Amino acid sequence: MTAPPTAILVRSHVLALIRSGRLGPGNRLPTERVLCETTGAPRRVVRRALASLEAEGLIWRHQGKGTFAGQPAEPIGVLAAEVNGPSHPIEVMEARLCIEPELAALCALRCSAEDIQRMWALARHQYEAEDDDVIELWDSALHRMIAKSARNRPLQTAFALLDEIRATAEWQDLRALSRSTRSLGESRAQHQQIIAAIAARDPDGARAAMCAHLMARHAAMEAALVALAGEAAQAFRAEQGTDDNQGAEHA
Amino acid sequence: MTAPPTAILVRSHVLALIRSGRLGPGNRLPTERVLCETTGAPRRVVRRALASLEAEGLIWRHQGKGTFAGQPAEPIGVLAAEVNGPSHPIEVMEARLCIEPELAALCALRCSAEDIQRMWALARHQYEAEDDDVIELWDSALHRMIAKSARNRPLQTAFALLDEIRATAEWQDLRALSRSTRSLGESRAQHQQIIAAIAARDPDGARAAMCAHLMARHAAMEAALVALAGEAAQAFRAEQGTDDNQGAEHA
DNA sequence: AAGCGAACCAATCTGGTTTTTGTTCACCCC
DNA sequence: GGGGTGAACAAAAACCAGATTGGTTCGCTT
Repeated sequence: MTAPPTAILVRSHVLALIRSGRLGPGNRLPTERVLCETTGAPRRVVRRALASLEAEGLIWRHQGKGTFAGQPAEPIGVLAAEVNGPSHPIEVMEARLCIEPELAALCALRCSAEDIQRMWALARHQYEAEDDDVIELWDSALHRMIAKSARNRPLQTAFALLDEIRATAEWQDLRALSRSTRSLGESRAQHQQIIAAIAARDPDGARAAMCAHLMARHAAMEAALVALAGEAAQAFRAEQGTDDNQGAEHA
Repeated sequence: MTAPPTAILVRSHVLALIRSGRLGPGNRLPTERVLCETTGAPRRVVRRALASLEAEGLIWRHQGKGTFAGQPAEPIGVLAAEVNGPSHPIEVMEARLCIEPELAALCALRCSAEDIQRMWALARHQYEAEDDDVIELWDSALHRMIAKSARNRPLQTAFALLDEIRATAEWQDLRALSRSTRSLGESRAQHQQIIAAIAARDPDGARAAMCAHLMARHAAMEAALVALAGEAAQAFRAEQGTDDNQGAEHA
């Protein structure tokens, strides 16, 4: 790297790390000191680059903890996830299909003007992103934004629970699988519909749009699941039942 | 203490500690070894006394942690406490209206025959009860049964959260108030409709019936709330603002 | 004046140690 | 032999000191 250690360079370096590093949104990035060493930039420049990334919502930092990809996990969500324990992807999808449309409707009724502005900003960021992982990032950020703007604590807690489950590791590859079965543009158009309905203060429209969006993803996920089940069956046939079958009962 | 160090003595000693020791239910009692020293009893006796107290629900113990007065704090309880504080009764009702109809629909799809039998039994118990409080008890038991039979963990957790909130003290009088504004028979008829739809494996019917049921209670609760607000206004006018108003801001 | 390096601060994590309840064992008295 | 007794051991949680990490400030250089 003979180029001057400008903030742009550090930024792209970190972005590359995020992208290549299997960004399970809770993924931890190298420390600032390490970034200084690897990029050759002074810490001030590194910090500036990280600050801009944080402002854009791509990463978050916490003193003594580290720098992480994605959005910080709400304590209420992890607590709820602990209470809930493990659950099947289909169950989670059903629950989302139950809760998020209502959240969208409430959001249309109650969100502020600046909430709507932020939603449009999130949608625009998603539009500008190229990488699939980054798109997922903006997607979940938008859903979280809608949930927050609905101003209903119990439902938001339920959403945080689902969001936390979805952030788990085993969901990452599942989403990666389901991504291949859907068109990337479709999701974006649906998002725009949702935000448009919210901005028009149309709760029924927002509910319907969110419902359609989730149903599409639900279908994609189910397709991915059967594909995965097929793989598992193949593996099972290959190994001929040498291990326990606790994870695949009557699937 | 010239009396023999029997379990009774230790028991009364601990009880005195609990009573005099300002037992904020999470209060911590002395360790077993300390109790041995102070009472002169062998550890075995102390443990037996503590075990009986624990069996009676007066205390609870945990390895490595200690012995505490009252009941252990369930995670779902602390979650509910976290959510309950800042959330308005209307919000909780909205959340129920979002989640429980879907639970009823899923229940209609998935519950077993014996689940249905148990629901009918619960409804019959509610029919046979005379006291209003007992009726409420059977009511919540039925709702819990439906939630459990829906076989969807995240939604069931969300329901448990709402149920826990509803069990809080401030909800008790609110329900007592709202009870006067509705007819007791109405709720029973609605319950029968719900169970009938579930028994008929009719998810849409179950969803609609549950929705109607909750809407009726929602209306009763709103009426109770305005009545309560009126009382609060009266009280406020009577006292002319001598105390803090933290509990009634812009109601 | 702006950038840089270093040191320092505060919050967190990490590893080992201690405390506390739970369990087991050999022993003693009736 | 049955039941009680004391001690030691096991397991889980709390506790504490040191290292780690993001956040901040201070001189210094260009």
